[in-house]
Amino acid sequence: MIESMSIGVAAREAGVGVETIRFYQRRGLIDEPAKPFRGVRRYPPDVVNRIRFIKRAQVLGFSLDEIVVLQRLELAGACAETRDLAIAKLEIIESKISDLSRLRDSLASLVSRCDQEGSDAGCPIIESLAKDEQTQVPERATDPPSRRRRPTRGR
Amino acid sequence: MIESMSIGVAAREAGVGVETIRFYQRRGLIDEPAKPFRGVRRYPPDVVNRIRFIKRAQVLGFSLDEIVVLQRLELAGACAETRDLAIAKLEIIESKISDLSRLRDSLASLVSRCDQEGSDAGCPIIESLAKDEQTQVPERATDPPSRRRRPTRGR
DNA sequence: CTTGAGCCCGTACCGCGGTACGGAAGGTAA
DNA sequence: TTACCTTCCGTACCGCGGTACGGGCTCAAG
Repeated sequence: MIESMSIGVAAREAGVGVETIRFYQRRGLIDEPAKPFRGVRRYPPDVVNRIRFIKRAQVLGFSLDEIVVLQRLELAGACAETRDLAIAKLEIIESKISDLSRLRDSLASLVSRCDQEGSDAGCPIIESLAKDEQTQVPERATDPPSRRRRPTRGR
Repeated sequence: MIESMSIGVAAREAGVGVETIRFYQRRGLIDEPAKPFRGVRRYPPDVVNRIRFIKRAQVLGFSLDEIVVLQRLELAGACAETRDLAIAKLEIIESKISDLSRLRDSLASLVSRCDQEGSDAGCPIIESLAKDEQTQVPERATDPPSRRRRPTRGR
């Protein structure tokens, strides 16, 4: 039976790089085994499951910081809080989808204006960028904490 | 009539920071006026339109590098190429939307399993992260050039 | 015992789109 | 003239999720 493995074997098993494991340790996502007084660190087989947990959570859209929280919730068996976190993430994803849908519509309408242009003046796309038309996208309100444009410059 | 302005005035007019203008100059998005032998640089009023062009293109999802291309296409009056660029961007946006939609569905189904759990074992969300279930998201195939996982480590 | 693969550790770097800072030179109003 | 504000310029830093590197140490096979 496998009792412990080196970092390289653990990385191979989990499908990540050695550097990634060390990075996760620094970030507090994985426990770093104590280093024996002479020799190299040995990892329990469970570290592979820990890494897979992280990777699956990432696929669902969670950041590394959020995954630390998820791990604490797992230990605590806190299902309600986990569900809250998932719902918050769901809302962010939904607002991203609607931002992108607006973008798609704006861009698609520019392209179609390009297709049916009446052999008149210049390119509709470039003109809408150069002039201030009505076709503007409603400006996304979410996601980046929106500290855009002059956050009081002056120490 | 306004013949030229300082960088600070130009920034204020365009709604960006002075540093942003200098950054755009370094990136080749804006021409840097020659510096007089004694004195500070003066900007033509058109620089404000250039910045607004950049900002509008960003809102449509173009990166700064792509905006440089857009500017060249504007000069060349190359409508067909501009349209191609817009269509490429449109496709990227659409694939992002479908990635995120799959994410939303996975997450929503986990949350709803959470809601109707039959008072049995642990949290469905955490279990699906800990074990390898079928609920996995199909793994996005686009966007990041996907150089994930071991790009031949070895110089 | 020697060789070479693998580990340890700190630090720097990637892309992206800027922001922040520090010191010196220039500009402007009282 | 004095004070204060801009500008100039280079460089460093932000978040995010890692990747890369260099020099030294350890370990296992031959």
